[in-house]
Amino acid sequence: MSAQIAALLRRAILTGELEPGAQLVESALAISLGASRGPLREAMRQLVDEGLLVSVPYTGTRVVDISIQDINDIYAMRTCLEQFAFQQIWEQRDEAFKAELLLRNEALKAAIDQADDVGSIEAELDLHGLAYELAGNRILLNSWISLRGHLQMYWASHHRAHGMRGPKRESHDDYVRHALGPSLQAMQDELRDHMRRGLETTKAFVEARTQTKAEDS
Amino acid sequence: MSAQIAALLRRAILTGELEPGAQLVESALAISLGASRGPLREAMRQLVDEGLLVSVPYTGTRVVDISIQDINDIYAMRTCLEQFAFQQIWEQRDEAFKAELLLRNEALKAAIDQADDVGSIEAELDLHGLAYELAGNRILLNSWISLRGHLQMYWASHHRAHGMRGPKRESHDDYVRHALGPSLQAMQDELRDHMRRGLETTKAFVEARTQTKAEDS
DNA sequence: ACATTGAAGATTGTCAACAATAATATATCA
DNA sequence: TGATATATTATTGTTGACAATCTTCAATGT
Repeated sequence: MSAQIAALLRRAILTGELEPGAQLVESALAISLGASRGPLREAMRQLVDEGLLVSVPYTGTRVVDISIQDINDIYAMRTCLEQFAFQQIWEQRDEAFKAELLLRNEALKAAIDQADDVGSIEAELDLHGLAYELAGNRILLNSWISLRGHLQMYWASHHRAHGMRGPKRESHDDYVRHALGPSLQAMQDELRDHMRRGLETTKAFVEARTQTKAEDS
Repeated sequence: MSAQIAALLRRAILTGELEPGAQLVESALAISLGASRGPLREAMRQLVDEGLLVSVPYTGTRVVDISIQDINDIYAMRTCLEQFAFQQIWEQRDEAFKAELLLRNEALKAAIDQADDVGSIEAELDLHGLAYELAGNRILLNSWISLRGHLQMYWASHHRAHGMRGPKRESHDDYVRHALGPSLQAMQDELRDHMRRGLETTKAFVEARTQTKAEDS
């Protein structure tokens, strides 16, 4: 039960259905989910530990509001960890890996073509996830899952609330090309640039938004 | 309450007082701690999410038993993350950093001189922790805290149960020397070698132990 | 002797009521 | 009118009892 609730809430948070800053009241939620407060509390505690919720004693628990500083940190970690992942898998890339990578890039393009923004975000993260999955390091994979969750939440909420656009159709062609190419160093460089571009895009949107907001008031 | 319980249990696990594989029965623990099962469950769930306990539904929750594969993964991640941390702080190393690093190395030697094995383990991890703390990346720091916990538990339990020796007195002199030196590349190389040596030492002990165990039976 | 079934015990999962705390609104006084 | 003390309300924290599930062990039949 508590695992199902956790999954349900996690999905609601990650898709932006529950917006950052929204408070989750135990009694109300428990009733609407048809469960008791016990399992619900357990699920919420788990999401707190995953960094998706933040709880202050006797006051309430809310969906975290990720700061631009956090986004900076996340991108720095992504660069580091994804470079590491490719370093680990580089020699063992086989036909199955190449096929899967191309498949996920096609899935990303398909989601974009359907104007499915939440799906595009998921597809992009799935594409990046392949390297982590194949590295065979459980701890590395867990770190990625955590980073992935925060990015997904951030993007989804900004998309929903402020019209942030999803990824572009060709955005990962270079990524895939280098990932299939012969030079690990070239891939490392591409990763560094790819992340830099991604970070700049996100930052630019946030800054433009805060400026608009300032003009409104 | 639940936070205090979590801290208590965490300490017991990390010092090896609760050995890997030991089962934690809720009803018994709750009584011995003078609390109810509710807060205890919450604390245990948190430790599960930290990777210190593992829980199987309707059956029980135990202290995790880390495999040699996990140790491999942890050392690979350590190398990657600590190289990243030094990369981040390299330009901003100041007198305070140098003083603190030397201080922690002295603390390590003091603990070794007093034959305080659990303290030596903590001191070694504290020494390594400085770079993570100064990098100013919360996500990086959280990753380190998690890795640190697993290492501490592994070493402490092996020390307690099987007489594994703590770190040597001069083991981190090179580490400190390069960390204070002029060349980032030299520090990166030292980190790689340092981790390689640490991993080999740990592996050698574990293998010798399993061999002894096999001869016994 | 061996496998299979069933019952007993131990352990976790769930629930609803109660207690403790923090936030808010209200009344009182300077 | 403004500030302060107080009462109210909303929300989380805690507890003990009960239900669901797994494990173990014994009984039974082949």
